[in-house]
Amino acid sequence: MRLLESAESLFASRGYLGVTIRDVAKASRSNVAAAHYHFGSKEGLVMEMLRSRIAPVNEERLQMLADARSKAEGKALQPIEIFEALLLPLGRAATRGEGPDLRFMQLIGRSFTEPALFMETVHKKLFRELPEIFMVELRRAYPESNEEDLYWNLHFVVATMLGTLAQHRRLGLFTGGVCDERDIKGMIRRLVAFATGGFSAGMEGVMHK
Amino acid sequence: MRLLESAESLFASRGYLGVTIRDVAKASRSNVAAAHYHFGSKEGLVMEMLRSRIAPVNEERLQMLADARSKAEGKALQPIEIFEALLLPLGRAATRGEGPDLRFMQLIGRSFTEPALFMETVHKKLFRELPEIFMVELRRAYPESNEEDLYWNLHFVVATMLGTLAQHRRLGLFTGGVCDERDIKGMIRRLVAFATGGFSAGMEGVMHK
DNA sequence: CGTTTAATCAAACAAGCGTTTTAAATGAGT
DNA sequence: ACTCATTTAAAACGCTTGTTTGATTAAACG
Repeated sequence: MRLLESAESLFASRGYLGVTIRDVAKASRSNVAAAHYHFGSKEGLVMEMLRSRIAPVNEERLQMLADARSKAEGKALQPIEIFEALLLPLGRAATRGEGPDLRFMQLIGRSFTEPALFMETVHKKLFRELPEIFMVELRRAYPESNEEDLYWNLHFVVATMLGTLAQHRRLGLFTGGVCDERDIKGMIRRLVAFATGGFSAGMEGVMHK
Repeated sequence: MRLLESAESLFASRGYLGVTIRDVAKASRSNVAAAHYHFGSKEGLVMEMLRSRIAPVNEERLQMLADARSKAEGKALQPIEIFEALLLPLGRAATRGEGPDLRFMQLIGRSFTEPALFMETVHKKLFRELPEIFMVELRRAYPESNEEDLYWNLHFVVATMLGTLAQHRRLGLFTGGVCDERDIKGMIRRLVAFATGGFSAGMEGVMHK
């Protein structure tokens, strides 16, 4: 459906209120009535677009976690394995086509910073079970830690991931061209190292305080 | 000016396009013409509001960096000192009043994720010199590192900070009430530990690859 | 006090918004 | 060839938007 593709591209760069269904219709060489016919409303169009892009990534995250767990044969996972399950599927989704899909990363970041009320509904549907599943693995990896420390630092990991996606388009300007924003694989590799190191430092740093 | 306070509160929670100057006027018990009389346009109002809130934080960041540098007597700063200069002023600005100012943190996060075009202008004005000043200190702290690694990991630190601010309002829901979002001082302390650990792990992790 | 400048307010303006209506085109099954 | 459900297209409908206008009040000053 061409409407969904245009909606993705426009929403990623301009946000929900910054895009009109007339924009989407024009970009997909369609018309405003078609959007309402197929999706019922502007909200319906954006919800379906987000679901179709985000759900596969979350399924792959769960699959990676399941694979690692079955390979670990009952032992606790390494923190880096847990965070790779969170982050690598993002990189794969953004490098599936021929060129790097910077738009996709902007889309994920945007979906978390969008102030529109109905986005809360989208998140409850798409990310309902995910945090708790990751917490199960983190509890096993840090058996003597308390819940609060684990939650705070997982929160920081997620914030790092989302902030990186949201700020990605500024990377070139911010670094004066030193860092290449099209190198998504390199970015994800660095991000895994940063997140794992931050998490472990956060878990240790709090203890002797 | 009551208009600026109402604009801050509304912009923080709804974003630029989500707020009308009629909303701002009504919240400040004023009217739409007054906003145009004093600020020229909706953009002018939001720009002035952002400048008046962000500029003091950046001045304090530079002051903290200068203090640390003069105390170091020519030696390189510790990474944690550099990141404290970046993060502690945020916490102070959000705990100046009696209660924790969650709105202020939302505002900073929002200002970086807002898709409106004129926000680029705001950023160029308010954050022009800041990245390079922090890079100077990081180069001295990691003298044998290359520019690309330093930039990437500073980018992650900034992304962590902004992502944390932007996601802050979800903390309670995300953690099922385990983490207290009103504990800003605790959050900043944890954030410093996470960012410092992530940066150092990122700088090491890349080397033997 | 009188005059000038600054600030406030209600009303109006043109443009753009999401949505609905109505009608025409399309296409598979008989 | 005809039927009927699906899809596309254009136009219109309320409503809200940022901005401007013109008139009225408040403040400042010699």
